[in-house]
Amino acid sequence: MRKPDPVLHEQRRQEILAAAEICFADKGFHQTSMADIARGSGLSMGLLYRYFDSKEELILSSAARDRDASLGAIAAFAVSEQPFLVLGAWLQASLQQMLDPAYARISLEVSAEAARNPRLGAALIADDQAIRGALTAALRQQQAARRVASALPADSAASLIVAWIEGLSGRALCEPDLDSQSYAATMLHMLQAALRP
Amino acid sequence: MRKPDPVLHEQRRQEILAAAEICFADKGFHQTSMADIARGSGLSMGLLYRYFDSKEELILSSAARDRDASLGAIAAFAVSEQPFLVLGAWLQASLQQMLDPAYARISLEVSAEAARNPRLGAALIADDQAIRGALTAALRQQQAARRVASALPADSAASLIVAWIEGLSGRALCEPDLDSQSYAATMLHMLQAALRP
Amino acid sequence: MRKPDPVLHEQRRQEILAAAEICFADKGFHQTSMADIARGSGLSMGLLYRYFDSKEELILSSAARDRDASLGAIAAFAVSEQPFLVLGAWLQASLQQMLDPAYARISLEVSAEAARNPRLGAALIADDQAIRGALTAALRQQQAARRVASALPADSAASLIVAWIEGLSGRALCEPDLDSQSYAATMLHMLQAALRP
Amino acid sequence: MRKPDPVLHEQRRQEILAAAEICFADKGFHQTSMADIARGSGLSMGLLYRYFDSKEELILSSAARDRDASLGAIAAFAVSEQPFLVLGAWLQASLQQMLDPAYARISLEVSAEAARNPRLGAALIADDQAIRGALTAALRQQQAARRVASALPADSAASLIVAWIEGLSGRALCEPDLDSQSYAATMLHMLQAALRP
DNA sequence: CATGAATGAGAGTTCATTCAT
DNA sequence: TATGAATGAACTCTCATTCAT
Repeated sequence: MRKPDPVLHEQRRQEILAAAEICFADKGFHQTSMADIARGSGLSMGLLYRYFDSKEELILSSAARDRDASLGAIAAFAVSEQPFLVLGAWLQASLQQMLDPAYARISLEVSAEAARNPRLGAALIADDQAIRGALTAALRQQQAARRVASALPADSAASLIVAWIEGLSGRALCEPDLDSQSYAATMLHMLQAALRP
Repeated sequence: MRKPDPVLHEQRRQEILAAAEICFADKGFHQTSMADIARGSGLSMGLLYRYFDSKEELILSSAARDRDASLGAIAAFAVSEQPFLVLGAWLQASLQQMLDPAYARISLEVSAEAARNPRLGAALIADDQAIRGALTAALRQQQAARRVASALPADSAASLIVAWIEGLSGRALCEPDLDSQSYAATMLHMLQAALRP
Repeated sequence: MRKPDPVLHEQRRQEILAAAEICFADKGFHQTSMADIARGSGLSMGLLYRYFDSKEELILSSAARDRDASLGAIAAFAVSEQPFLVLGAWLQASLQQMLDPAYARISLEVSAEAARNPRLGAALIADDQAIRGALTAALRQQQAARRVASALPADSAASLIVAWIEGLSGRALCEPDLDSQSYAATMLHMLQAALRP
Repeated sequence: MRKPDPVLHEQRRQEILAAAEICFADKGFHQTSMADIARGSGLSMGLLYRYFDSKEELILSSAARDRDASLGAIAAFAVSEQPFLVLGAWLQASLQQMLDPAYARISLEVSAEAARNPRLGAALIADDQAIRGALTAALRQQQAARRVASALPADSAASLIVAWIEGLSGRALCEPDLDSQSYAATMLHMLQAALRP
């Protein structure tokens, strides 16, 4: 008697998701056909639908995968005794990610789709709140320790930091040969200047 | 025989463009059908095609309209004797615009589409260069006058300022009831701190 | 300026409906593809959808067309001073129709589909009630005039008469070379015997 | 090595058939997928195909099961010394069955499918002939005994009785809360009146 | 005996664009 | 100048059947 293998199943899902993300980055969500994704993952279309119920499910899962990665970092940073260091690390990592054109493309694609797909929009808003919440808490902690200017409203500042990082996706696409090292250095420098008491 | 009236023609183009942008913000570029736009602008489909050769033309024109608005502001700012004031004004205006959900949606839609439509991509890159160029020049001028920290690489800083503004579109969508006044204040405050010598 | 022509539009709808009914009788509702119907009516698939929003709409319209024909007869019969004569005529006509294999097939097809399509089911039930109501009233009138056995419950009798007619569709299919004349004669004879006081 | 157990095999077939009929009544033959039936009978799809070669086989078997039930009754009635009583009993049973909405649905589904599936059509026609043949013979016997009007053509009358019963399936669906007792009484009353000399 | 992964053609529906009027 | 009828390929999703395990 054959039994379904959950490990293989999950692995396949990841493969399909990876193939889908390549297509989405390449041609956009609505320009990618399910046949493209099937071809990209080396499966038949029928089989594809055993792993994902619909095309929408693919975008949702892709967003969820991102969220899980981000929330991992955020969790670490929320419980850290030196959140500022963790912030720096997170910033650095996010920045590197955002400046990768392939990632930037998907990020934009997901955002644009979220603007009209209610399910995806809700998922993204929830993720966003979690991240801003953690960031706000960290900033408040630093303010209490007099390492961040007390005059700054922590919540607005957290939002603006998130905005800044997200805004980098546009840079990745408009400046194909940008120097991500010097971007990172300048950005951290500016950010510290903006936050210091 | 009637002569074509270029004024009427241009006016109609603007009306169509306005209708198209509403649709794009609402449903996205690829989810909007030409029939939707025809209905939205009260014209027949045949007539629509006398004003715009294709659907692509509509996105290109929409992007161009934006560029013209932005470049107007930038031009003022490049020749100003007090570019910093103009920067503030431009920032304020851009921020207000970006925080309008409808505009934010279109902005995202255009960016996402530009990531794979070469014509639109090229147009956007050119606009982007013009804006960054002007901003870089203005920053250099301020550095010479010792009103901006000399240590900052002007070009990276200009890019990052643009990124920051563009990143606000995500905020408009994730935080539907944000207070744009306090955002603007905090952002200007942080930016001045980041730039000052 | 071209204007849409409602007459042509309605005529086309009827043509499409006729083609669809041929296909439905031939292969059944779910075995008929929209491409079949398009081919049958000499139109492209896109055009088909300008006249009917969906495949379901085709079955609904087909049922509605039938209903309109039936209700016409019923209306006459409800207001007649000699409803028994009109009943005879209606019976005769229905019987002829039901014994036509093509009609019988569609009739069965529609009934089977109505058993699970709620919209169609509701439409059919409403039509059915109208017909039974008229029949019941006519029977009651005849009972008052002592031309129909008073002991018969008029509503059950009306239902059973309808059932009898509908049951003929099975005969049309199981007895391909039946003699509809002699069927009609026997049936009327039996019915009169069953109803007479 | 285990020997195949014919009893278990037959029992399983019946279980599958029961599950299939529930699905067919629910969603119709063509809307029911083999996966639905497998799920409904708690078996895997592979196993399903060990008991039935194809989906068509399921409808054929379902029709055959019905036929066997009916022919049992008919056989009793053909050899009875009091066929009229048996007719009454058979009528009563058939009527109860037909007025059950679930049965009515399957009955319609099978009839509609038989109209275009030649194998099923042939099977149904054969069953139908057997039943009408037995009924005709019984009526002739009664006519010889002067208990049925001699003027009635026995074959047409037999056909019409079958039609009447089959027509009840429509009633079951159009009159969800019908009173089957009073239907049965009225129908038997009408039928006796129609047949009596 | 039993499983469920795998196939791929075909379903209903939409849409950018053209063109006879 | 203005209309909207017309096209047909492309889309997402389904399913009867097979077969390696």
